[in-house]
Amino acid sequence: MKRTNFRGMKCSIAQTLDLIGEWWTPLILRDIFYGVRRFEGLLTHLGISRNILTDRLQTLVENEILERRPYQSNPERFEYMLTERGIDLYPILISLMAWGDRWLPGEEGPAVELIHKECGNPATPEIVCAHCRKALTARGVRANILSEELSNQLSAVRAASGPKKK
Amino acid sequence: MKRTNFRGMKCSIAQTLDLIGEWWTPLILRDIFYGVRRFEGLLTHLGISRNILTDRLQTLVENEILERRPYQSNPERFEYMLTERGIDLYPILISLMAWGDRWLPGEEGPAVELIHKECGNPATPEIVCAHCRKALTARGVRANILSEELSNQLSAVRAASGPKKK
DNA sequence: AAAGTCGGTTGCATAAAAAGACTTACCCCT
DNA sequence: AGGGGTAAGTCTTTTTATGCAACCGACTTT
Repeated sequence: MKRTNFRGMKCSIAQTLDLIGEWWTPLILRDIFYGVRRFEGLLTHLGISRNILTDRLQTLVENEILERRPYQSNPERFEYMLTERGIDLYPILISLMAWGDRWLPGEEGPAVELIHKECGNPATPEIVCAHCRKALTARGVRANILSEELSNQLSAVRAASGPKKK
Repeated sequence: MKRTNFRGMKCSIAQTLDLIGEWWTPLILRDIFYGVRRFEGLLTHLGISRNILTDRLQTLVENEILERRPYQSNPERFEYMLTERGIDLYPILISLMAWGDRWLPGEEGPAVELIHKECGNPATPEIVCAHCRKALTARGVRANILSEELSNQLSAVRAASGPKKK
């Protein structure tokens, strides 16, 4: 059947994934961050098939993550640029990269190194609390469930052990 | 045909996505972070179908992101716990959430608020350079391509405008 | 005039997702 | 002893999604 979409879910993670969680999409974005902006460029560098690339670019444009703009006429040719929303996806890609660099080290080490322009050093990304600027880890955070609905669902499902009580 | 896998790509983003980039997988992880650890719990909370859940949990266990461990015998029942590698995926989920909170605000606002235990404040996640602890943005970073192969590919494909030169 | 480039569209074969029925193995209640 | 429930899956069928390759149109280059 049709793949379930996550649009209706009241969860920012789900809704974000609905826009950029399809197969290939994050890699397309990665390449655009690298400066590959044209159809043929993405095609050859990614090794994706043409119809899928067409489809993914279209959804990204529809969702205003990319902007499709002509760079010449006669014949008309287009390139895909990141919008402000798109540029703001960078932390997601960086986090994916950081995890891979840490937990999936190949023989040759990482293929890409990020240099932080401001300080000149190789940048190891770290997530911090914007307020106190200290590390933000799974263990150091308490999730405060604001939606009553979600809260009820979770407590029902978290406690699900043993027979149902009356 | 079979979906292309990203395992062979020399890119940490691609390899990480190969493990956790399938449809549903990040949401499964989200729920496990919320404390939903059992098959039936995930099933009812996510609304995923049983066969897909089985498949995804298996790949996550194979890749040592989750650990499947019995919590009772007679009959044997299992729960899925995050390993150290799994817990370290948290920044990825947080970045997804932060983007959604920022760019896809629903009528009711975010459903979940993160409280940073250390400082007691609602935690807005921010990515910083571990070295100088200042913000790490797409524009503030220079990607240093270490792999010669990748570097050649990119320059070929980035410059792809106009006719090929001899 | 022939060949190449770019940005697609179309058609076909196969793999993956969804829904739901079924299975195994136990527990509780009467 | 029989009926109902729980938990964690497996199996089958139907519908999509993905991949591959061929094709197209409007140009440019050789």
